[in-house]
Amino acid sequence: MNNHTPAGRGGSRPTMKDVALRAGVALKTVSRVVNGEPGVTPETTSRVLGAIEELGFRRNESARLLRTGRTATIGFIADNWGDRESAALGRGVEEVTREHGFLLFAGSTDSDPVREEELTLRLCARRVDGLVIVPTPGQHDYLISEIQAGIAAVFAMRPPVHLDADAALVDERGAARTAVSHLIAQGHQRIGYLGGNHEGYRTRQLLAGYSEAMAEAALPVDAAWTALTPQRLLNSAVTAVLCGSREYTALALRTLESAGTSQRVAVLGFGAFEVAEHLTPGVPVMVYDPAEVGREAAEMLFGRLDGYTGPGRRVYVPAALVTHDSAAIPPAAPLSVSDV
Amino acid sequence: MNNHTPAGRGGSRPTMKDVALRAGVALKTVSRVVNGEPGVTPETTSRVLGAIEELGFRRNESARLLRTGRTATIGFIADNWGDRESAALGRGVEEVTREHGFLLFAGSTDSDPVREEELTLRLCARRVDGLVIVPTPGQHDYLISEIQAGIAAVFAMRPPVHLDADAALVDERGAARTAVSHLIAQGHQRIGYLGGNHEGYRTRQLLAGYSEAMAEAALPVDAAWTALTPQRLLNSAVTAVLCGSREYTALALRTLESAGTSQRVAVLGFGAFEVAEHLTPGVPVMVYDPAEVGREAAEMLFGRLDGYTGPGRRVYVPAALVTHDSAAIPPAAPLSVSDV
DNA sequence: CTGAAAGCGCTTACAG
DNA sequence: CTGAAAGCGCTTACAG
Repeated sequence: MNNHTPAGRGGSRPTMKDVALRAGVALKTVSRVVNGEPGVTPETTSRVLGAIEELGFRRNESARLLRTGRTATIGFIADNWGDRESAALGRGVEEVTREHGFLLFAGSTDSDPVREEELTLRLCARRVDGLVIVPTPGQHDYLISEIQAGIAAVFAMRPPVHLDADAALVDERGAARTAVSHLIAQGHQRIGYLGGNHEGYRTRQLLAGYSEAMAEAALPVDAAWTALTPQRLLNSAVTAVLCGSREYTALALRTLESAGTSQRVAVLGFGAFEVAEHLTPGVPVMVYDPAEVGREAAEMLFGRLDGYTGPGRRVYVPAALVTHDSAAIPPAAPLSVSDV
Repeated sequence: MNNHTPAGRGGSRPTMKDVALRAGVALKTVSRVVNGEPGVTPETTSRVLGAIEELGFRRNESARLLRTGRTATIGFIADNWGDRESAALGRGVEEVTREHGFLLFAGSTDSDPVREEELTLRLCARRVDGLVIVPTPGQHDYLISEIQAGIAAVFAMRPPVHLDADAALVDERGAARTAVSHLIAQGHQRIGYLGGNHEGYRTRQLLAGYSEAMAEAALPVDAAWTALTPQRLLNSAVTAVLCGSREYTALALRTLESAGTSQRVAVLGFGAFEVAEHLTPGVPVMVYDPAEVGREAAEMLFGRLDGYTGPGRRVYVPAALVTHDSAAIPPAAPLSVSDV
């Protein structure tokens, strides 16, 4: 790996030195013209400009930045930028990055902590000015020395562990509260939760919101309701279930469908589930904008680069309930749940 | 934009000079140890290693690369990395990039030629070693001088215009031929095409494949069939229609649906359409793997960096027909090829 | 208004 | 085995 020859051919581009030689001026004068610094005769300026044109000179930013001490780059570390959420989040980061005239490095961890550390350290070795990280499960102690060395790091989607840093998150707790309250308003009293393991950040947040909504309505909660599996869902007493992700939403729908229409459990999903609106009846979902999470993360990052040095902050991006039963979106074609 | 202070605080990291001072050796000796060059006493080595440890030194890659002349970076320029296809493509590029120990810059053009040029030039100013570009419509003359200056450029999804460069493409023509032949085999004789404007690269390719398949079956083609609009589709004589994109597939389905079941036109889509398999009846689609396009593009790019200097090449990634009616795909599989 | 020198952090020749 | 010098392409002080 990485044993590529300097340059196929075509090779070296002209440098300021070449331009200076050609224009018959000193290097510094070329620098002045290129940077638009004042105090250069119009004649000299045009002579330099002419040489630049003839030689096809273009300033080497990397060299300039080395002298400057900054790199004007941000690193974005995603789970897997091939998936919808990472991509949208990255897009949000990119927008803010461009507004600030920075360039963006991007990489995926595939949720592997080893790859996260490796990628991060390589980015730090390039001296990126800041990092937006969608953290893998686990700790990030290797980051402490980097942050002390001056690199700004902001977390996205999941908060840092054992570390004081900014984080842009989704308001999962509020979302679950809204979702469960909605189910309660529809008359449900025995409501379940189907999702990932209870140690995960997202499930903890969702369950917190779930509990709040149930308590608010003075409804009792059976421990079994929040420890559902697709299998147990069928034999459960719940009349409605909150699903913790797109995948669990699909799983719940398939499971219920395969059990026949005798099983009537209302499903409410967390996270966009594009098929939801095409089903009959529509499946309500809590949706949020990952790009907004990316934007918020990047804004906090640039806040640090602009001098903010306070303690870690949290920004929560809200999720909204979308009920596809409304006539707002006409179904594209006849569908039955049996197709899920 | 871009008036951020050098470093919040924490500030400067130790350099090789600092390490040399601390270890009581010359700069060059530190360099030898860091690079694992032979000919350093074990004692000296451990003294240097100790200093590195104590100071928390980490080599500045950007500085090293400046001296080296290369940057070990690739730039990826997408339509909009927030969309599914760009994201998957970028993921493919990333995989190959990492295998080669390079880092990846990423940016979106939003299909704006001005932004494409601006982004490209900024990346070139950073002296990236290569570029994978999903080109916006139009020309890319600004690239000629960059390529001559030694930067390798490979196009993805759409070929370059007025430029000799490698390109990784989808075999749209073959896909259309397969699709139309499939419809013909099902008994259709009056087959239409619904897609973008006929000047676009994709539509030209699809129509070429369409024509080949029709000619192969000795079927006549009415010019009106390939100039369909959703509106005209309803009053057309066609019994089947090939749609040029996810969007057109959705449009066709909605249009036919709103017209009621009296209209019976078979729809076959080009491009993954996640809802397709949930419909009754299932909608067959031609799918391809955008990540594979990205991988192929990156492989060609590294081929150039490794010394290949021949003329521009073309690699075509195949598309496969997926008929959701067949039992080939178990219904348990929630979403299709490009992970929806 | 213009330029010669030193330096960013590292590596590449050359000496000892 | 180790080091002093020059240089990558540019900028930052300082002189004239």
